[in-house]
Amino acid sequence: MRLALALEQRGRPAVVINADSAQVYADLAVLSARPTKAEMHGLPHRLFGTWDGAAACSAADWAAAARTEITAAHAGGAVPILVGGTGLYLRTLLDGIAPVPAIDPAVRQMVRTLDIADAYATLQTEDPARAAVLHPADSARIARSLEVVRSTGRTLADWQGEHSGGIGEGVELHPAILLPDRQALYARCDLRFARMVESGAITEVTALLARNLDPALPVMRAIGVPDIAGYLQAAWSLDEAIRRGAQATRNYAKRQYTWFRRQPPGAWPRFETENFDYGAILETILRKVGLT
RNA sequence: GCCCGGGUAGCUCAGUUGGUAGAGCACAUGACUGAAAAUCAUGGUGUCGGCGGUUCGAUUCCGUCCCCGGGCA
Repeated sequence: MRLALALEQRGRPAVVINADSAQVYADLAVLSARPTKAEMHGLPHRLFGTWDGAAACSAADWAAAARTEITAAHAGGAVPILVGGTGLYLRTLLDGIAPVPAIDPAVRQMVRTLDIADAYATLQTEDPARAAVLHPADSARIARSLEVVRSTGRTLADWQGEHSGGIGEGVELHPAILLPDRQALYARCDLRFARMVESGAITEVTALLARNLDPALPVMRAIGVPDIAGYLQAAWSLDEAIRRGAQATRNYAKRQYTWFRRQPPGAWPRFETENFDYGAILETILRKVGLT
């Protein structure tokens, strides 16, 4: 955001593009910490709250939409600024992904009703190589592998031999990874969740529950949703809901930390700071873009 | 003061017919190719409340003291 403003001040229009897998959903404004109208400062923001919670936005769905937005920004002479924390989304955008066609909904449905042991056993017969690589408890990857062989007749590893759709080669990239002090980060997680509850998270979850969506959908599993839902359904107290939500936020922060520290190319600059020195980070990026 | 229950990992607890202990969570580290705020893996947690006694050996049995909860006076 501050980068976008800084660019504007220097005569370079900017477009802020969301790269966060929860901020894409219309149903999650408070709980995904989506920027408010005021926080957008009148600058163009894309892919924030674009998907309805009844749909699941996949990494490839997002990457395709982001590609369109980036092309449009470039066409308009603007600098696209990708913000947010979903590593897989960014990787898909830059490196592309295996061109697996859409999965037959019936297959998807069926695969996901199997219990984990049955699903794993089935995978062992239908795609033994993949089963051998996966841990028998890794429900998400087992389900994905199974739905791919069943629906396409080809194994996931087979598909993954190809990549398509990446734009990494064709763009000038100025990445910045923030790695704040762990204790400070956790303290902010606690504060962040408490503030969400104070500013409408409960109302948001109430509305979401009223939609009676499939509990397996991403919106229903977003941090804070199950925690506050438990409170609304009288399974636990509000204090307990806040405790759980804050804890889930911390656990997630740690996973993000590991992903961004280790997955992106070593050349991407990491900013390990005790205090977020946004000024210094901005300076670095602006210098690289040649605007200082 | 008396009676009962309890004191074991950061937290909640299990357990040891006497051979110095283990689960979940937290925490740490890591994996990650189409629901990724998802999913999963690995790892150490320690005066077993204190002090004495019995014993080759006590966290376990005995005594005593301390602390917490409940009850009775």
